[in-house]
Amino acid sequence: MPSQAETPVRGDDTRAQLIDAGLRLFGQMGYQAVATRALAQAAGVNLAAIAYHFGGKSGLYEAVTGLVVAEIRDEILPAVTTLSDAMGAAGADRAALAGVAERFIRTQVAAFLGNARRPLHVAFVLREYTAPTASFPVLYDGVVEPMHKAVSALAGAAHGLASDDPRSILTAHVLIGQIVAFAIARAPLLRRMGWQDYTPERLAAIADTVVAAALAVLRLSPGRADMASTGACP
Amino acid sequence: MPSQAETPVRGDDTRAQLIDAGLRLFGQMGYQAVATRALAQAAGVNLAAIAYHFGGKSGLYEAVTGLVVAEIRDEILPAVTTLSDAMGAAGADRAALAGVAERFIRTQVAAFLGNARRPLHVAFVLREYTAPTASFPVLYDGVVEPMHKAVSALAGAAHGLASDDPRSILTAHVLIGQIVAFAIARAPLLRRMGWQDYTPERLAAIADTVVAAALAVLRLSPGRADMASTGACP
DNA sequence: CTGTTTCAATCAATCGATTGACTAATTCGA
DNA sequence: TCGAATTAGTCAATCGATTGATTGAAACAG
Repeated sequence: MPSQAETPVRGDDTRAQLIDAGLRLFGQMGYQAVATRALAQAAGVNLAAIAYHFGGKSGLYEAVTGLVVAEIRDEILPAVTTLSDAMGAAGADRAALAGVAERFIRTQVAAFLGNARRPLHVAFVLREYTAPTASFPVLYDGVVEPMHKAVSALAGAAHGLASDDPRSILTAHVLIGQIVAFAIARAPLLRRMGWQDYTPERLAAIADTVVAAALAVLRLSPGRADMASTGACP
Repeated sequence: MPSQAETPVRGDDTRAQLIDAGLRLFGQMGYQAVATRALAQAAGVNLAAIAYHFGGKSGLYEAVTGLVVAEIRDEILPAVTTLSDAMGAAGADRAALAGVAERFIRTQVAAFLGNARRPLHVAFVLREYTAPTASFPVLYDGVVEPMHKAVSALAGAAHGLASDDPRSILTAHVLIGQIVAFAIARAPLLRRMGWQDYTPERLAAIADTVVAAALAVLRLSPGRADMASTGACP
């Protein structure tokens, strides 16, 4: 049982249930395709609770946006801070930088694919990419840009460029895309591999592949040889 | 004016207008969020034409799926066939393979980002990834798997693995993700770069970045040194 | 004439939002 | 301490508007 400052206000559970249902339904179906009745039923609350707690459907959507930003901030961005610190400590030591990069990539792969809740976040953010709403700036400023800037700094350090060099930013986009591809294109990959679901072993294989690819893009040598590379490096 | 085999059957224009409107609206809003009245208005045709030509909203959606498959088959898969042929010609020559890979990646980047119509296809397919419908197998069998298998063969050849080796498939997923990331995460990248839109110069910069990244992942040396790499390759 | 298209109208179903009644917890003055 | 008043929250019911679908008559073109 939680010990600190627990004030179970009565409506909090209803709010949380609605926001969670909103994350699932909005992310999968899109804003307009989700009926308020479906939200209420999925949350196990009464229809009127939406208007009461959030002022309406759009207010609930904004609340879901806030949850996505908060959860990603708590579970993704700490690793980003760690990356910045570790990069400073590594300095010009490329072997150390390789270790820093590998740990970061592996952490991010685990965070993006190992957490059962992350696909919901990814789907929600993806909707805002293809059909931006008023929530897009909130998501971008809250989570996308901090992440992107940190990876840009990594790419810049590895390639000997400034972190705001356009080439660093584009390389960061490539690196992030490599990871997110496994969260976005999950359905076709499962079919392609003949898998039913991601398992720890399969996630480890994905992580190995992504780490090897990221280090290659960054032109950093892996610490231990766990890649299946037979390609020559002249 | 087109010259060849033009048989402007009367209903064809209405059908085409509806399918095109469906591609735009379904891709941006999702199936359930699009009203038949919105489809008819966007297509500039009467509401009753949907039932007349497609039997209903779902029939129109299937027709849109067919259009997506057909257009991608015509504009993306030819390069896939070319890749297979060129790989056979390159054989074990890694320098030749590098040239083949670079040409393929550059072609795909141009095809995915240089065509104004492609974002519509990407958005539509993306919807089927996160919320699959009966159209998902059509898209997967028609365009996703052929593309994926070709890139898997490329990854396998570069890494000395079988094309159906899980590591080849996962690496192919990484390579495709590198390209598609610029089509999917277009909005945040534009904001990150301070761009308003993709221009030919910017697309060239993206292509250079993706080609460099892909060749690095494949452990192939670029034919000419146009990369910004300062990283050592021991 | 035949196939295509528009148009207005209508159907049952569902949409988001609102209402007033009801319950339960909290607050307050004496 | 007690009981009334207040507040927060939930509930079923209902509102007007819109949904996808369908119809039949009229207009259109080949």
